[in-house]
Amino acid sequence: METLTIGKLARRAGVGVETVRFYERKGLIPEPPRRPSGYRQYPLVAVRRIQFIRRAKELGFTLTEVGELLSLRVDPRTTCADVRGRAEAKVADIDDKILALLYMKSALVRLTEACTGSGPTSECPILEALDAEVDDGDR
Amino acid sequence: METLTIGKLARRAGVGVETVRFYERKGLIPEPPRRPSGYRQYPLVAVRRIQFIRRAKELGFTLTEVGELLSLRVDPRTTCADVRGRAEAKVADIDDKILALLYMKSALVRLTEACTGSGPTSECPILEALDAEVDDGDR
DNA sequence: CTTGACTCCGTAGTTATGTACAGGGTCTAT
DNA sequence: ATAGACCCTGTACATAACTACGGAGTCAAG
Repeated sequence: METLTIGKLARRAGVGVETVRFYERKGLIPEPPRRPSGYRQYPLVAVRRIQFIRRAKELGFTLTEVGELLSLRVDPRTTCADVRGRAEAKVADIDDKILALLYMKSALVRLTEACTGSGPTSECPILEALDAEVDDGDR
Repeated sequence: METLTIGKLARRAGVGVETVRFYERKGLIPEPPRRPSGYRQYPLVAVRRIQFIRRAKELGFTLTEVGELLSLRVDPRTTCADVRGRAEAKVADIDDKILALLYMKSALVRLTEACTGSGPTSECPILEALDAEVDDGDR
């Protein structure tokens, strides 16, 4: 079966060599077999694994969360229901993130709509609105 | 007029004392007057300033960007349109994130729907599909 | 006046995510 | 068989945004 050196893997996956080793240290990709010289020998699927990590990261998952996502299939003792539960929890996480982002967006949109886009800063409603909206009546 | 020690300011604004000093070092809040002892003496409006920072951070601005926003209001040459432009760029960023999350969610939801929730891991469709599902959208 | 909470400054540590050497060994094409 | 590209480990540095600590001075209540 075809194998890749770390450099080829990194190029194919679109990351740096150091990043691959970093992910390995973090346990996000399994330690590959080595050649007698010590060179890492990666299977082709390692490319997909790294692309998965990249993509999840772009979506706002931390590497720790990516690790959880990946652990869905790493742990041999988990049942299918466990796996499903994890996936569903991730969906709930995603929903939370989307809600938070929608909230941020609506706040920003409201502020930009209040701004005419002209005039000096001192009359800009964005800063004043951000300022004023912060009153959560301390305690 | 009433003034606050750094501790009271921090409590009212919902941050730590060290964070207040950190923001001061970063130039996000002005250096307050001092008592003869050297204690910082904050005016009440400092609470709002910190809450402004917190809020802008929640809205997706980095501290550097918050600093820029704050400086915009002082510089007489900047216009409302500058600030508005920044906020609109942030809205676009947020939209991108939301779309990406929706994509990720739909992929995960499809997987969980294919999984009956029973049976061993070896037969779980999620585990088989995760790799292929998640990385074929490449972008 | 004593005590305990608070403040000062400066420096160093933390988490998250990488990046960049340094000082070696290895592989491959010519 | 040698040059040049690659790989190894380990450590250090980078950036954001804090957070903690040490040692000393200050304040307010009793």
